[in-house]
Amino acid sequence: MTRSATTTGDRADRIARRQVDKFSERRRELADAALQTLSELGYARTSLREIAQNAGFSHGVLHYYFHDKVDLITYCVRRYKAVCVQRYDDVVTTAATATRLAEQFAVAMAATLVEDAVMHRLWYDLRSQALFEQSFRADVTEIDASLERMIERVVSRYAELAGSPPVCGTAVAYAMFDGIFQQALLRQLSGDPAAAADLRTAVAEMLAIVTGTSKSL
Amino acid sequence: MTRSATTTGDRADRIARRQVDKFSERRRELADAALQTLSELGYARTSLREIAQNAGFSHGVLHYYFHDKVDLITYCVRRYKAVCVQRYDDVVTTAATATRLAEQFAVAMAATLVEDAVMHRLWYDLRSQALFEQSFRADVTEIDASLERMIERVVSRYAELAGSPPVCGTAVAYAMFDGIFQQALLRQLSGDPAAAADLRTAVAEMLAIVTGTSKSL
DNA sequence: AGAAAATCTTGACACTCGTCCAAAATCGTT
DNA sequence: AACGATTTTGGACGAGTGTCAAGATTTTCT
Repeated sequence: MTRSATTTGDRADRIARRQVDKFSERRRELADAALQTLSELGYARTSLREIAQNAGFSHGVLHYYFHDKVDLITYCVRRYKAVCVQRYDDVVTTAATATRLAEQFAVAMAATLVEDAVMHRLWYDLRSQALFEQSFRADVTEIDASLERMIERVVSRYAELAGSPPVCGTAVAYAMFDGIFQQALLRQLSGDPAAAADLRTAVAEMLAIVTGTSKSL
Repeated sequence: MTRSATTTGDRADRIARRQVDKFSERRRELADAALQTLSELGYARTSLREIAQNAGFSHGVLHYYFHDKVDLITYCVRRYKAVCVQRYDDVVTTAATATRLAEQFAVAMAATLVEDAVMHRLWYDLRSQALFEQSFRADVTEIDASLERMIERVVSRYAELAGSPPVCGTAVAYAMFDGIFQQALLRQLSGDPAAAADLRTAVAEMLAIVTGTSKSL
């Protein structure tokens, strides 16, 4: 039944809405459990049964809330983005000097490298899957774009504070930060204790580099 | 039977050697077929039967030449490296000026982006798998290191020609180039016709950036 | 040519997978 | 309490997986 447009206080309307809410609430719950399992095992080794079990449900329930596996994974990727941008939104919105901004941003990246390592791992896994499975590409590209905007805000603010305009476009800047983060993640997950610290210094250096305010080695 | 150390002309020695050669030759052949299939389907969707079929053998033969699936994949990754460094070794060893070097290197990267897209796709897939499967990490890290050395040669040569030392370490430089290449690959495989051209300009710009010889935007 | 060693095929095994569905359980309303 | 709708269960299905071993085939050596 589609939602009535006549009266806002319509009873059937309230019921339908409540059902929709419950439905999508459980969808989110299951997707979060799926994200948890995916981040632990990776895309290639995660089964629907494993996800349902970790969520405390039987395996059949997933097809009640999701059309098929691709539908579930796609929803998970979108959910990941929500978590992701929220995490970065808390990071560095105000900083007095360029140096302080670089410092705080670098610390934040190093922190999420350690704390959310398995989630980032999942992101890179899914982005790789998008190279093969066309179904994922739209969502992956959208998340990439939102991360790029995040980098763009940081870089342009830094450039403003430093009084020196960026030497490259935001796409390139994002790709660069993404590259060093990915490298740091592999080191972190391999147990390299210096991974976070090295990322911190690399990020700070990089901000100087992309604004052309760095010193030669 | 282990190889005799007494006489170089030993007959049993010759036989053993020939057998070893044939054995490892077929191993390589099967691994190449596996690489072909892997690059098309990706790690998650490639089965041993599929590989064997594409190689023109029955599925049982793989366990004659490889201990198990991990053994095969690991061997494939190593093989990929051999192909990879060979490809890059042909690239830009001599260039008169910094500008020319940047130009040639950028063209070469853009070319391999188009021609060997599916192979690069496999590389990023396997590197992501290494984040989950510990068995792959050693090989992946080794390949990463060899690619880093390649970047290091290019950057340091460029810096020499430009008369301006690099503004960051080789690890960061490699991560940056890797990042933009990965981004370009996603665009290329998504059918973006401007992917290669944009990569070419980005690579050339980047060489200037890492040596601090670039102009502000 | 015949024996021995290698290579390869074939079928089977014990799983796991995604998907579907009928029945059971739970919930909300009357 | 009782009914209808929603939600959940758990089994079944067919397809596909990696692995293994026994037998057929081919190659190699004497």
